[in-house]
Amino acid sequence: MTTYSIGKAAKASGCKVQTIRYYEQIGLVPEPFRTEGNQRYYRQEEVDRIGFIRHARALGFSLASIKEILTLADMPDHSCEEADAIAKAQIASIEQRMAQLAALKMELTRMVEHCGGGKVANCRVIQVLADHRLCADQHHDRVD
Amino acid sequence: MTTYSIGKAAKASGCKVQTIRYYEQIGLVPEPFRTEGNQRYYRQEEVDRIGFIRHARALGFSLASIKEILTLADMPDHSCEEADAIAKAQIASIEQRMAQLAALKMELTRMVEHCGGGKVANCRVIQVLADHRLCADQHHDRVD
DNA sequence: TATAAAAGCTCTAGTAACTATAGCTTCAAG
DNA sequence: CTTGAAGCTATAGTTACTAGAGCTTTTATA
Repeated sequence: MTTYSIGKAAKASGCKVQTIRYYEQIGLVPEPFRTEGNQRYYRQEEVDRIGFIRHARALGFSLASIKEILTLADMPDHSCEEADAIAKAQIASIEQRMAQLAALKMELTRMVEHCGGGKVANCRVIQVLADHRLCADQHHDRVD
Repeated sequence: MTTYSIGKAAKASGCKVQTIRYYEQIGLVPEPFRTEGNQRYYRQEEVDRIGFIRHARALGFSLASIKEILTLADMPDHSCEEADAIAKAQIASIEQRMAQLAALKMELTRMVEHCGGGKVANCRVIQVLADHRLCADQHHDRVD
């Protein structure tokens, strides 16, 4: 049976060493076994769990959602509706972000296209940023 | 000449009161005048500056970029190349984020479409998240 | 087997960009 | 003149890590 030092586990899962320790700290991965010298070692199962987290993060899930899904995953007889709902919510928020980004890109592009490369006093980029009314789409809400 | 209390300035600019105070704290807006009772008051000029920041944030600029642009904007004879470059970099990063989101959405959609609504043990959502190899696109890099 | 480098350990603080709270003071309306 | 809204400061919390200091353990090589 293979075991992994934290460094090996990091390489195998794609997470950084500190990130794994952080996940342990916040209770997302259980405390692993330790060697006599107090160093962590992981079994395949745990490395997989870390990889799961890594993958879900790459898909844009929050650690809170991941925690929910992991809790569900520990109950194999449970209906998977909730996991499905979490994933669907994720899709919806991605769609929203995409639409916002598309609008922002349009405004920025218009802004840059009109910059003649002159002096700051006449700079279109700065003018547009200074006057919200010059922009076509209203974006009153936050974007991150 | 109109002046604004911080609350009025917040309403006029679209920023929250605490956010304005925060911007002052980090040196993005200058310390305003105070009334005898030690309350901040702003002139139109300052409210405009806050509005500029708000608008640029809504367009996805970081506070660091905004600081650069504001510094530039204070030098009207300066060439506007740098402002242009900052805006172009912003467009490039938006394009990148959009491409990533599109890929993520595809994977999530595939994941959800195959969820038959059964038990967690067979849940496609969880399976896909658990096994990175099941996904079509390799996303080894971070997305936020 | 000795030693040195690499990897690991804990604890703390820093990052971005706010947001929220507590406990107080000032202002504006009736 | 009183009361309630708005303002003040200072501090801590948020998310998801990342980086550093100052140690100890492991591993590889001579």
